[in-house]
Amino acid sequence: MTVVSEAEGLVSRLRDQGFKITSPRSQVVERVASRDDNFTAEELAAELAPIGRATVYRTLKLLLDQGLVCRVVLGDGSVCYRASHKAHHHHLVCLSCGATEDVHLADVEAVLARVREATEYDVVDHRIEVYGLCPRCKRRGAKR
Amino acid sequence: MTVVSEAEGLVSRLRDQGFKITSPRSQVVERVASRDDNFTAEELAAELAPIGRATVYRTLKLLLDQGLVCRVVLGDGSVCYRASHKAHHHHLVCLSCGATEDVHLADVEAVLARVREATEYDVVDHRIEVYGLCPRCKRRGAKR
DNA sequence: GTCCATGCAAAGATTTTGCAGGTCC
DNA sequence: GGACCTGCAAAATCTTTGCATGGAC
Repeated sequence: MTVVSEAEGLVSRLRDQGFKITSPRSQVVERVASRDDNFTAEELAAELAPIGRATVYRTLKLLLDQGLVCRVVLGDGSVCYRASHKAHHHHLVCLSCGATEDVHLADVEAVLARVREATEYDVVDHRIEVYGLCPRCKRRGAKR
Repeated sequence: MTVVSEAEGLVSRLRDQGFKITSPRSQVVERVASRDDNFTAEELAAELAPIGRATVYRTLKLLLDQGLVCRVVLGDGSVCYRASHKAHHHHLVCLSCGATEDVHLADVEAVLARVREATEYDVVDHRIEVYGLCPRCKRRGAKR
């Protein structure tokens, strides 16, 4: 089994799409891939300080369009980003510390099938965020 | 059967919570209740023009905290608001025109039960947005 | 060499905050 | 009358854009 770093894979996909691989771009990808938690555009820009804010925002949008990162809606309704490891997945979000993790949900198709039956909509996609307390916060006795 | 306007109901609930009912506040509530589509804070502020922006934002946040309005995440990830007609519900969002409607989803509990089984999280809430084309856009042959 | 990407700084968009004055109860 | 609310304007965020320069291919 060949082990390819997450970042390398993302870079290849960008190259395949005809995007140029510049140093700032690689650094953004590297950083995004190395974080397995969620982050805001501003945080990312701060961490990659020498790189211009605009470049970070532009690259983030590029990755989003390519489906290489996804947005997460936190419990308070604010939005942040996260590397997208799978084609389609959902998020489990901790209401206390804001940690997120990907989760696979079984039986979602059954729910969507009901929507198709009950409405006139042509259903093509969906987003599900499940909120709760992560094991650590639960143990700490955190509330919300 | 007594018919009580939507707005009256919301105002009562605010009063019951000990909030003062001022003229600007009623106007915001009135406006929110009268729209059955989604809107942004900025749109609302513009429509209620003589009322200060800050007041609109503050009132909106108040209504959100009280669960009288809810946030909707559109297909492009942007967030807007909508009167919350039911205690708990989900949204059906049109990818083409951005219209939204409330939808009841059956069997969601089964999906959540699986999450509880499969993770260590203490699951307490969830958000589901279903994306598609509304009947009108579908008929128009709109794509996305 | 060509075209795309970058960086900067400025503009734009959105939301929050301090404070003086006004209003509800 | 007291506490809360409002409006204004300024500030704080967050994000996008124009343009000249630089780098990938």
